[in-house]
Amino acid sequence: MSREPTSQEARHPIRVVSERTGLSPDVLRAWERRHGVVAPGRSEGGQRLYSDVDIDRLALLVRATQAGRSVGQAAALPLEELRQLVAEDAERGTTRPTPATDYRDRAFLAVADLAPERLQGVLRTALLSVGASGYLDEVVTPLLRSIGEAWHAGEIGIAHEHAASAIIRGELGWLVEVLAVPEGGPRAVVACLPGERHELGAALCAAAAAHAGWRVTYLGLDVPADDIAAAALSEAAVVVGISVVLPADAAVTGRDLQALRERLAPGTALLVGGAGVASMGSMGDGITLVRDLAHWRALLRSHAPVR
Amino acid sequence: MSREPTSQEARHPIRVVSERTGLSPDVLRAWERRHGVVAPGRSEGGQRLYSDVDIDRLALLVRATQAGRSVGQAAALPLEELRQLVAEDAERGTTRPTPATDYRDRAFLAVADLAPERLQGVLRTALLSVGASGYLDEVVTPLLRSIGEAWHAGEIGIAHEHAASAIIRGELGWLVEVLAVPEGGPRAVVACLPGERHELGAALCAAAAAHAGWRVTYLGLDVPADDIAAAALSEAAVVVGISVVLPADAAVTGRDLQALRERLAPGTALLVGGAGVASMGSMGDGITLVRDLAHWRALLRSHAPVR
DNA sequence: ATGACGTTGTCAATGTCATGTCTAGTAAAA
DNA sequence: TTTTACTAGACATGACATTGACAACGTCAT
Repeated sequence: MSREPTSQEARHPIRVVSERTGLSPDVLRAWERRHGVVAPGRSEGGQRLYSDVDIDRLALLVRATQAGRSVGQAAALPLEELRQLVAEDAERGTTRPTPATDYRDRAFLAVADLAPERLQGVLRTALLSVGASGYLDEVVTPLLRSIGEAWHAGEIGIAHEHAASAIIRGELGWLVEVLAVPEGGPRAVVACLPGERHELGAALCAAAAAHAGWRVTYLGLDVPADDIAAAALSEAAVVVGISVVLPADAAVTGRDLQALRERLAPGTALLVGGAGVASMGSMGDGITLVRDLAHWRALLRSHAPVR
Repeated sequence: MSREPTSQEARHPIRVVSERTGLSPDVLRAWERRHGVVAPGRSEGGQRLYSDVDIDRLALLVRATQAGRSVGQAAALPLEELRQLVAEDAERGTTRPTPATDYRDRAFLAVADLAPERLQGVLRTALLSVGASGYLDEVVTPLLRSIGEAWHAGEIGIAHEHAASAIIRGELGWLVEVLAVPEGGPRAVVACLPGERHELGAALCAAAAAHAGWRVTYLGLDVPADDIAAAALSEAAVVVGISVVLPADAAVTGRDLQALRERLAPGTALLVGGAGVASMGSMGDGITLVRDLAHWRALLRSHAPVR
């Protein structure tokens, strides 16, 4: 029995307890009133004074509620049983994988908040949690759609859209780079023609191809047909992918595609996809239309040389 | 007949059961309604309260359905027959080739062929295909075990083992780095004490912690207790993880652990794991033994500060 | 092959209960 | 005086229970 303040002694005001447990003072009082969770002492003026044991118990209750239990149920337990219950929940609780929709929502919030580094963190965690295919199909693709819709609806500004695009383009490029292993694999060239103002579709396709085991040369925006053809030739590409989403002039892009087709080797497949192709009517011979990402993957599979 | 909470006692709300079994609350209620799968008690308010036995039974039913059985068929069985049925199915179910096992086999072949760059490629593709948790649990961990066994059996030489270790260590370190997002998160320090000859367990833990959202300071092999304590202090670490697999001298390592415990702040948890801890007998106070990677994750979760 | 049928997971509508938050008025502390 | 904390109550929200329905799927007899 020393004069040291022991853990049983009541001396913390409600403000401190609130900060230490993360519970608002209102909740602390409500829990006490409704379930008698703790019985803090009182000062002469009638203010609550919590002991360390009280705080310990409250922290355990917070964990119990986070594990899915109701306060009312957990509050009835004595301290030791509560401690055991929380330990059990922590250990036996199935760490269910976070669904891709969660990441998509969090990523969109980061875009809306104009928080690029948070967006990057969310995207990277998403990639490493759900894997590349889920990442591309269920996170990045719907995120791009959401951003587009929110911009049209005026919910986010052009600055948000540009900042997000920069991050997403960087992440997709990084993914292509990371997947670039020295092992052999069929080669693909992915690019956009001059006049195109939307790069992310192409970056998405490049990433999908890289994940499918292709060695991808990603050229990005604004590449003249001649240069694409030259790259395809020097890389001995099996497939050339072109993304047409927002062409400045559909007719010009159409002629560019024809020119590209003529300059490519006959054995090289020319795949064209994106929202912009619908408005361009039918393509010429030797040009395959890509409907969506799944179609792109299927076409890649069918063009890959048998191993 | 103690007052201990027995496994028969009904005390788990539906939310917890859902977390543990992976079944949605809807399915839990539907199974109960249609087949009387379990008969949970009720709280005063009428909410379901499941016992541990109930959860056991539900978990078995999940496995039975995953093995192709229908719920209705399996639900009619008493607990013991059900357990036997699941065991038989698990026995006969010839390890379906999941993608993870495929990557593990290819990675092991790369090790046996002494092809480090191929190993790196396989590991990286595996990571991006199955996600970080599957990668750590179902690719890297069994791969390490296979390498150890093959080396003991003389199937591969020490050169193979060293080359593989270098690559794997690099990949795990890279994973920690990639997951290091600027967002706030609890901090952990992971290291090995002097005399330790096996680094990969620690690297694995570091990667798992990073994936769980921790900011990890990975110190690697051969760090004196003083320096670990200093790092923990300067980083304000909540958790310090030490891996003991192949200590040169178990007694020395034991003393180092005691010294480390004394130098750490009281609020900092010291978690020690690895194959080598079993040979060291019981630890002192304030040192928690980690059984395996799942346990490590559970302990991290329970030490994370409340949000 | 094809349609009827049972099974199964999911969802919607509705009511009840548990819980977090807010308001008002008062008292104590800074 | 200004801020913080207290009590008592109202309110909104979310989780859970119940009932009923629907679509997808496999099975089985025609």
